[in-house]
Amino acid sequence: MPDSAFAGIRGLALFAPMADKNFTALMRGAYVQNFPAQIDLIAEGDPSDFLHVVLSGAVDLFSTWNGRDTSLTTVRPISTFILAATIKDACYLMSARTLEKSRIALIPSRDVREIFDIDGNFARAIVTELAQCYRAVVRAQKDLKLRTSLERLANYLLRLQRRNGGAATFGLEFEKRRLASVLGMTAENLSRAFKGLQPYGVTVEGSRITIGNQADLERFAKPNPLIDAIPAYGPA
Amino acid sequence: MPDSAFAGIRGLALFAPMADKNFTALMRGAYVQNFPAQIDLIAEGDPSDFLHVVLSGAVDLFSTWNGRDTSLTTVRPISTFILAATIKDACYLMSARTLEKSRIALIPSRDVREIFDIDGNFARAIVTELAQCYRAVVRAQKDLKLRTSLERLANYLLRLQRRNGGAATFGLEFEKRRLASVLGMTAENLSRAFKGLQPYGVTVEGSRITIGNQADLERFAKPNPLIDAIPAYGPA
DNA sequence: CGCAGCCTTGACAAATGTCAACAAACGTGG
DNA sequence: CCACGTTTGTTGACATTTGTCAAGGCTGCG
Repeated sequence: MPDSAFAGIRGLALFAPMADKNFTALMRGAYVQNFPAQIDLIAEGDPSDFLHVVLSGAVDLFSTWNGRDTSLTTVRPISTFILAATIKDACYLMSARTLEKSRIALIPSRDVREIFDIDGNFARAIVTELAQCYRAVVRAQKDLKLRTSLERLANYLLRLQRRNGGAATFGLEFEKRRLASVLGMTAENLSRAFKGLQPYGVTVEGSRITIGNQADLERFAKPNPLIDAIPAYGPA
Repeated sequence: MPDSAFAGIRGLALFAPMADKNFTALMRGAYVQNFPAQIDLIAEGDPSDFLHVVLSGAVDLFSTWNGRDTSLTTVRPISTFILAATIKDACYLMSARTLEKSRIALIPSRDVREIFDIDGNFARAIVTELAQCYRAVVRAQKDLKLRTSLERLANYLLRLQRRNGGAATFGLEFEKRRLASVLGMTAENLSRAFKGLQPYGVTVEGSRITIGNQADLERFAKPNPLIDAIPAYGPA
């Protein structure tokens, strides 16, 4: 287990404040693994044996019911996922699969809970992380319930633009099919939604998006900080 | 400030594990207030000055955007709400209003954060609470994205039935208009959805629901523990 | 070149929202 | 206790949104 692999983890807000001794203990049972793209990491309903930390690549959190499935969020480096299940010693509510070739650290859930019980700093860091995750899901919920799919797409593009530094042209972060699922619509609908944004100055060439008229698009999208806040890291 | 008013609070999983001294300190700045029905308690976007604890009555958490509004959840005694905002010292993401005459304890957020920093037991209790809230929202999100409104209603009725002890007949917990909003549909649609469940043995008389054919309804609803778990207390 | 995967398009169907009218339930004041 | 007005729920007709299915285009790669 190369220590260097854990350096990135130690730097995370989640692990930075904890005592050295406890971090070392946590890492003793942990290991880092490389996965190719499109690999199932966990299945919803399974017991949460490991806290996962995405070191590089990207992971899709999704869920299935009655033959349908939906992407709930994407986890990007460096952040953790299924923290809540780990803490509660409960089963996963979401499945996870790699979107790209990914490097992932696996920390035994039992160890996390153990250290959590004895290290107050770690416990406090977990609170902060969980509160952030909670607020991210609440925002997503508001997005879903208060907006039409066209409005969701428009606001998504504005958020993505901001994350990319604000330039008028930028690229989508993943396949349109998955984007559609994240936004809560079908792929066909997303195609039409893109065309539906043309009147507001949005042009699409493959995965390249250009916002030709910022003011027009914003007037339509009506972005709101209470829904569209930029997450510090990807929500987990 | 009657100590008796705080007895119920002390018994909450959130406050039970903390040191007496710290609990006393927390309650020093707290106060309990009675509110009539339909009173706005907080507005989304406001800074989170107080952690709220519903002692009796019921509180609706809702949100508004662009002239639309939606109920996200209902908080019932005894539980807290806006814990995440309090911890992160961030603004509220949801508004809150009383549904009925309610008794609510208000604990200064600054005190909560202060005690949180020095009492590891309290910090751990908060983690557990937040993890539960997080999982509740994730479940709600899956419900929304994976099910049609008819399926959501069917599963909601099954959950409500279970919470009421499993009898075939039981009452709705609030107005149909609000139920519709919680389920993510319009009031008119809810009316039709109730009729749409008649073929599966559901009858409605005012707010009285009867599930005439349990097996039939469950075959249609396909309830799933990863979406429809019964919250220990109401989600907050 | 030709297959495979992703995206788009069109025609259509189903789900959901909107508006208007009405009915039923409730609370209040006479 | 009744009459009234307000609120809540229901219904019908219709518009909009969204999903489904099938076909075809584009692209990348063997």
